[in-house]
Amino acid sequence: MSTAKTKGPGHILVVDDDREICTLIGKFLKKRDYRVTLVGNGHEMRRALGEWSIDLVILDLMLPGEDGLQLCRDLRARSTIPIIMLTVMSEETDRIIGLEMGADDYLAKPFNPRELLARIKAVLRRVKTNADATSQTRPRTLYFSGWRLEIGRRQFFSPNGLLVDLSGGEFDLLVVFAEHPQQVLTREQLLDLTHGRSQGAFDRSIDMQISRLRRKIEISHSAPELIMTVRGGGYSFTSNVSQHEPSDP
Amino acid sequence: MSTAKTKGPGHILVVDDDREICTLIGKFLKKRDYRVTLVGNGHEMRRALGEWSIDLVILDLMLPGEDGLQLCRDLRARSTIPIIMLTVMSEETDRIIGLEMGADDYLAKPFNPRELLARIKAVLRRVKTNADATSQTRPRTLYFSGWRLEIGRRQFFSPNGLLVDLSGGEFDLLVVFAEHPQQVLTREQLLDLTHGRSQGAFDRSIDMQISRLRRKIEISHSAPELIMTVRGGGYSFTSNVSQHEPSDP
DNA sequence: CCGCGACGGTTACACTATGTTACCAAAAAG
DNA sequence: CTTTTTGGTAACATAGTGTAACCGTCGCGG
Repeated sequence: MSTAKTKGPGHILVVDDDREICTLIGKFLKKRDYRVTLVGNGHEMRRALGEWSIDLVILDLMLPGEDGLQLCRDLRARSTIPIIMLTVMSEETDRIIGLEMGADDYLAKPFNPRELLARIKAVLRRVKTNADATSQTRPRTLYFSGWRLEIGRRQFFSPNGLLVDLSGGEFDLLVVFAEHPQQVLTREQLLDLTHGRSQGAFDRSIDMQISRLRRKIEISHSAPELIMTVRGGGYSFTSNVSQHEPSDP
Repeated sequence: MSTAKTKGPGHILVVDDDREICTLIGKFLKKRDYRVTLVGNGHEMRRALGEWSIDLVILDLMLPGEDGLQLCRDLRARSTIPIIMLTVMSEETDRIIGLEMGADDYLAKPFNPRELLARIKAVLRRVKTNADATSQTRPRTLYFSGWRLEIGRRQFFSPNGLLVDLSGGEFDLLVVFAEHPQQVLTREQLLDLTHGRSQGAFDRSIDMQISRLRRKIEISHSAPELIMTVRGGGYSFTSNVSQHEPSDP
């Protein structure tokens, strides 16, 4: 998997086993200031979706040993992320388009990059237009080590039930950690998942946020228990995160 | 202009000066239970749009004496109605520009009717998916954190049942928040949803409205609980909004 | 065991976004 | 037409966040 470090109008995940097409799309979109992540199969796709903040998926229908249609349905079943399918130009195309697999748009290979861009923009435009009314918000609350994190109302409570005063950025960071427990997150991932932005070489802003966050949630100042540093790797949230309130001990 | 009065999956407006193509499309779609209206130029198109409830427009880019691209752009500027363009096979540029102008798909002439049908279905399906979420009728009374917001009557009651005196703009803003709970709304969105206008770069009027609204509905003046600011993002209404009066505590 | 280099934690500071007060113009009320 | 209310702009106060710099610590090789 390769990830380009570009800020811009969105982060696009390209799922295609064809190196050449990947490179082509990647270069083209990067030039247009999109952030691009390239993967070659369904497994990598799922991983990338967990690791990055993806705005749109471009999915090849023909992946070796996999069913693109099924991938698309799975994806749609679990999220509302926009999908553009790449299909082979043939008579089959029409039938595929007719299938209700839930993609937002389709494009036959070989294609003109400008057309891809136009369709990307169109899909993102439609999504944006509908973003207002669409959002069905479930009250998501996460629990860990006695703490309670209410994501929807952006509030965080300590084990003794007191509201903890976190700044917006600190809260976002904590949410990302709680949603990715027990795995190492690089600074770049953290930056992407919190701000949707990519980092320059010497960006230490995440370190600062970590430091400030720790000051407010770590009991022991010298031995962090919730957010552990992984030297050379990033940070890892060590606690067990549950979606339900633990039974009182 | 000729209109076929058939009930069915949708009402399609075909804009093409070529009699033969019109007839072809018309017959084909009518056979599939679509309602079809055929017109030959931009003027008739606008009239038809005013007279009927059109679900989708099929627009020929090559109309005598008119610019199909311009028509497409005008259409898109005024509504979100789905558009499928008909283009000449050789003019790839036109197709792309069309997509950039806001068309939802295109089809090169000459085309296979089945292909047209597939694309019509695909486009309508996309729109329908979106529309479902959009078109729920909004309840006129909302409850949150003990407060009661009667949208129709434009009255707002505090937890102790007293009428709160809000100005018109403050009320509008509160309604927007209550209808989009637990999600971050940018200043631009707020301005658009309240006044239907877009903002200049340094517009702080929303900040003022927020400040004034907070003064009237926030208990703690220093730590807002209902309207939380998201630095760099906008504001978020944190409360759980219910359509029904909560059971008495 | 010591020293070096890289990495990460922290402090200080600059900058930017936001909150708020004061003031004024436009709109509504009378 | 006068009074009142509302909403917007300007200006200042304040909190949040990124950058730079300094230092401590960890790993590693000598």
